[in-house]
Amino acid sequence: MSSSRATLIEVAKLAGTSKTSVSRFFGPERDKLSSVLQSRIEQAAQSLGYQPNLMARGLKGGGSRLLGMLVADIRNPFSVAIVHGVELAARAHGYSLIVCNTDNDPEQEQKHLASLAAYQVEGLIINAAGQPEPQLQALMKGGIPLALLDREVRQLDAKVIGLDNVLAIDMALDHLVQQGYRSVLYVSETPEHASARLERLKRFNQQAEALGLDSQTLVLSSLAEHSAIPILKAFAEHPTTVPKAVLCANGNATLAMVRSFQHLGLAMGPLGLIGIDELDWCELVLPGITTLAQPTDVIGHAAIACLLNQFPQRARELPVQYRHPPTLITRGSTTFPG
Amino acid sequence: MSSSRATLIEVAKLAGTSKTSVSRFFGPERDKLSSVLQSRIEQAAQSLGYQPNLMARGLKGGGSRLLGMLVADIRNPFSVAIVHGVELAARAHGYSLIVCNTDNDPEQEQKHLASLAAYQVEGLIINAAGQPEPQLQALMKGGIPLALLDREVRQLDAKVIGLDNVLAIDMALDHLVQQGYRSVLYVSETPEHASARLERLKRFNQQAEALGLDSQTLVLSSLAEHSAIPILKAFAEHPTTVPKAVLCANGNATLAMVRSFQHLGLAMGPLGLIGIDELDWCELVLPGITTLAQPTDVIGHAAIACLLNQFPQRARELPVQYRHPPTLITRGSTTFPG
DNA sequence: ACCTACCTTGGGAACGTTCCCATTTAGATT
DNA sequence: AATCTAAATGGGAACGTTCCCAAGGTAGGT
Repeated sequence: MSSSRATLIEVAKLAGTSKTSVSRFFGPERDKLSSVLQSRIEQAAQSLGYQPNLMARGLKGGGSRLLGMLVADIRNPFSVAIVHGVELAARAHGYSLIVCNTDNDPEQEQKHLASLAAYQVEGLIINAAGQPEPQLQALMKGGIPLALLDREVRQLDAKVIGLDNVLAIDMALDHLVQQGYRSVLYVSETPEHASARLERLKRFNQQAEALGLDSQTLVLSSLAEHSAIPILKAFAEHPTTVPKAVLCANGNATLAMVRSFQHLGLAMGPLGLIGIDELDWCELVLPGITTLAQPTDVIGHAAIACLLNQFPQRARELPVQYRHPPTLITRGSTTFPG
Repeated sequence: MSSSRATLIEVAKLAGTSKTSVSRFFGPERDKLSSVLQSRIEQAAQSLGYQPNLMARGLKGGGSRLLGMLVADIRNPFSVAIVHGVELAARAHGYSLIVCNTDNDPEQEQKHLASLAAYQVEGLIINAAGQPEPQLQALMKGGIPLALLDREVRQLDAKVIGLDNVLAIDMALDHLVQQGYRSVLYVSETPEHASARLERLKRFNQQAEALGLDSQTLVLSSLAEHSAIPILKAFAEHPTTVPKAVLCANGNATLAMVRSFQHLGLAMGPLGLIGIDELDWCELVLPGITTLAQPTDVIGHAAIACLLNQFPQRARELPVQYRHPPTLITRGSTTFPG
């Protein structure tokens, strides 16, 4: 017995059959074998502790059973939740996932894309950091299914899966209006490289006007984190008779705003606060932060389904929903006193 | 020009040389080639957009350049921070990382381990959920380097990398004592399957006694989340003259305790609170939660170094530190008024 | 009894790479 | 000038699998 892993041929020899039959046993053609042979192979494989070598399988057109995923920021809890959903779904369909984190760096993104291609992934789920259109175009031409997560890539004909941004903004504004707020400050990270941010911002401007709200926007720059504080201060102190609220476009914006609220000693509620993305701590920061939670598992599942539908051999289409509705979680931060 | 990916042979043909030379160009023997040939190959590869097929390479003993990582709970922000650190280090050494999440389920763990083996990973970083000793034993015998993260596996002769648990508990208790607290409730998730939890608990009992503290422990069960509340209540209301504090063994325990504090209307500070693991929101929950931050990037780096040192061909040893000291971040939750 | 058809099984090539070894060429030493 | 050594290059086998096609066997229909 060698210390190294057993191969197909060794199993075949032990079972007194050919490598082809053993190969069939581990593939989708198992039932073409007689039950006698099946059990002989099963026993031999068991006793050798045989495990198919997926590298070899990947080489000879059998498919690598690998999916690649590119995440812009793995330290964002929301991204992690999505990764978790995608992994669950991938596993359920017999695929493994290579997760690569780009830290929002287009250069890293290029490198990761190259190495994922080198691993012959059968599909790619991409939460783009930059606009890697040329590489993705090439991969698509090579027949690799793609699904974009949350952010579209210009000029690229691939589906985008994510939150229903229009609905999310509408729900947030409806809730604020219903709670009595009439003036809203919209806070977002820089929208340039993320289409979801752009969609939300655009809809905010549009809908705030339609509802006749007093509106203002604040774009956070990661470079000058503290530049947000004077703007929030000005917004909070601006003399007006109507109740005011802050709407945060994602979890990071919410985090930055809560820090700013505390820095300025502002109370949540009197000055409203609502954020897209539900995070662990939103219920802990008193009086609790109202959020719109994204259905992360569902989104992950949809991304995999979208990929699977693009496989040529697949017979029936799995249903895929591209835009997903959030869930409103109401807490104290959007209760105007009195 | 085919739509499929270019191969070594096509590059060789275009460059007017042999596949061996092209192979050398992309391997570690590049400088054995004359500079003329090198530039010819470089140009040919460029123009065909050639990318080595890592599956084929992995097959013929060239190494898959893949590392596998098993994470017990990917939704724990601390785990993610470690993954991030490991990924950074892996990438820096030219390896890619397959991250598998076991959701603390030993059965999932077995499956993932099998599939990582099938992908011919060259090394494994394992944050164990159960005690997968037999499989790991087999992998080690097969020559696959292992590094354990945070949790040891019984009977397995592999290095464990993680926090210096003894030091962490000592630092926490020293800080509490220094702040005037004399009675401590230690809160941990169930320590059965995680050696780090066990080490911390053991050291707590030992050191609390050495320091002459009034001590008590509370083991959280994920099944009965609310069972913690009456115990905390009893601890808080127990009549005594000395200041009391709660020490949380990890981020999850801290989260549960903060929820319980709020549920019971307890103020942090008068009843002290300190936790191991630094999280985004610890500064946001007023008056701020004192924590011991783990050096996650450093730990990730150490894990990779540990792996690399086990590769047979490697000449010099990289220095590896197995136990890492935390950093104390002092906030209001451990300030006793007056 | 024979042909046809199907079901089961096995042999061989191919996938794209790396590695071993053989060959060529050039430079150095006697 | 002849030989030796080292460097540069190429040819072929091997890695473990899947897929194509062929071969043998068993039935069913004529």
